[in-house]
Amino acid sequence: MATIKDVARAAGVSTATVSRVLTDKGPYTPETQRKVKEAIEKLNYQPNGLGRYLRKQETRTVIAVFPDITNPFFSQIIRGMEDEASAHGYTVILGNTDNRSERQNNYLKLLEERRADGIILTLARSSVEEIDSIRKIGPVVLACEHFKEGEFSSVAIDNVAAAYEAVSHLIRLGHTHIAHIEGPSDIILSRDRLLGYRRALRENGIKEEWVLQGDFSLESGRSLMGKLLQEKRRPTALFAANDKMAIGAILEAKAHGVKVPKELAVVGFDDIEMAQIVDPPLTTIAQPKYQIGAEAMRKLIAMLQGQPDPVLHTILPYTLEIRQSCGA
Amino acid sequence: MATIKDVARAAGVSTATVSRVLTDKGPYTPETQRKVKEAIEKLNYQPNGLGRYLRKQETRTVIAVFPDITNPFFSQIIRGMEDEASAHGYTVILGNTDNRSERQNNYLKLLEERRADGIILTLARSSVEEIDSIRKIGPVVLACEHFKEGEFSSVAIDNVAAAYEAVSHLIRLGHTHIAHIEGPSDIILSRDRLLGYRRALRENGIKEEWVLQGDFSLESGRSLMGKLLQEKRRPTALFAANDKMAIGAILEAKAHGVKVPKELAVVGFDDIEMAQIVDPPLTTIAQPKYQIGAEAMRKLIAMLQGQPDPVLHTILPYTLEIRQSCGA
DNA sequence: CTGAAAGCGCTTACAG
DNA sequence: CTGAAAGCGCTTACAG
Repeated sequence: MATIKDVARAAGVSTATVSRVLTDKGPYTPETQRKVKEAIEKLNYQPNGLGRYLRKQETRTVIAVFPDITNPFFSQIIRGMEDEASAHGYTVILGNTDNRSERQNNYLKLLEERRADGIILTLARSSVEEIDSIRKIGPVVLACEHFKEGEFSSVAIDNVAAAYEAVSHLIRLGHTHIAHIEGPSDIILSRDRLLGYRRALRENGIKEEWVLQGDFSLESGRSLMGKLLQEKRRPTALFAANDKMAIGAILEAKAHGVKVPKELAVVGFDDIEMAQIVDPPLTTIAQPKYQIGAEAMRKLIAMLQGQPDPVLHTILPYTLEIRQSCGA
Repeated sequence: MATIKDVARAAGVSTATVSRVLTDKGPYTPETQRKVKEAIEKLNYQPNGLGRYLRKQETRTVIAVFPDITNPFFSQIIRGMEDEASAHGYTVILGNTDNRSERQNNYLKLLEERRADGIILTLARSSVEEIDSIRKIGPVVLACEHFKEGEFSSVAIDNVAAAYEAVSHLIRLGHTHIAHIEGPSDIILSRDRLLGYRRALRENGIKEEWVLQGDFSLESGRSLMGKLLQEKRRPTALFAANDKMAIGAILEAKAHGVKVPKELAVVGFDDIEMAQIVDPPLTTIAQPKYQIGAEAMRKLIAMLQGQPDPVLHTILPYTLEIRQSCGA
């Protein structure tokens, strides 16, 4: 690999001059520019980022970490992040933790090592103490959930209110036996959605009878529905903390001859593509995914540029998408 | 942020000694180690990766680039890559190109800047010249498709043979009017799957009547099926270059009252999760996804360590998953 | 407009 | 076992 020294030698100038041409600032004559560009061309030179960023003390790169990056729910979120980042000259690198905290730590380490300027976490799988220690590592923004117990910048819908609305929809349709399949309880938004479910039941004088814990996978929705079907008393409605588990539940119910929505009404959360494909199409909470991603990135970049957003928790609107999984 | 100098000062030693303790090699007394570790602890010191890797001339980081990272098809591939990488002490950062070549170039630039040691491309969207010039940038492995026109290391199934088998399955079931929805033709595996389709038709004396081009999205499968349904002559079977398009086609056909598989048999490619959820469940080609990812990473790391795999194109086995979308 | 020099934060031969 | 020094590849005040 050619270095800046090689280019300087080939162009007959100093490395300082090459650098000026390279960074396109500092004065130089057209003739100097020509010579340097020629040398760069000839040597097929590409500046070494490690040297450059070590000197500049910034990388113009940010990391976005996901628990399961291939969940199509994140598709538009990533798009929003990338569009916003590239508009400001930042590159996004993506991290996938597979729901494993050591993997999350791997990416946090990249930030600690200063190989990126900031980080966005979607669904921090962390205790209050852990999440607070993350803040000390560097600039962080939380996406898809709010962490209210600290000075933690975040962008998300109001998960409590959205869950409340989803369950209220079932109650309005006449249901009084409503089960909930929650997400892993070390994830903030799981707890928030459970909270919204409970609030809706309580305000309507409905007893909480079934709360089962899944892991957001289709398979867990399937097997937990299997369990519910074996009970003597069965729910007439189900609110699942995400679409995949809702869809798993529908498939399992149908496999057991239970009619959806006639014998079991189902509401999901996220509005992934599959929600429209399952039969019957799933009623669910839709989030402004693209905007969540873009907004989280905007907030992070604002922090990096020393002008942090005065709004700590950015709350975006959600909508209830009514399809056929709850009946008319 | 504390630097190695701060630690050296606090511990009353030289930076060289701190570095020795840090990298856990070079000799030092237990007492020295203790002092240094204490200082590191006290200052909450974390070595700067830019400095370290600039000096060491390697980053132990590799980039894996995907055209659409949230396509669930890539889920297991990523897992395979990450497991293999972390077994060798490498960190994987993921890139998403959204099918845009400038985005692909962004990630290639990270390699050029030496901020990563190597790169894996899945579905290179490149002409022969472009893809060859990529090789000059640094160590590259191609995953999910083979590029036969150059010295390009790759890991994939035999896409031609797999497509041939998928179409042969339809022919064995008695179909002679078989349409194909192909992928974007600048993607190698699209061309390979088209090739397999054509070979199967030719060897069975069947005329090629409908080849439409999609973009791998559900939506494109839907709209192209819509077009097919408006033709005077209609196919009795369809081979789509991926599952998403196959599923889109099924949904559209059903929406027009066409019975699947009775009036239209459909075969897809990839065996994504959705393939089992659509009604009827989709017959499709399954690839050893995890193994593709792990094998591609193994090959890349072997290159980085100066012991390149003597096998240029690693060909892995596929299977035809027979479900209900083609009838009995 | 240009170059020599310093320095970003590390690691590692070289001496002692 | 330890430190002083060189150097990885850049950029940028400082002089001229």
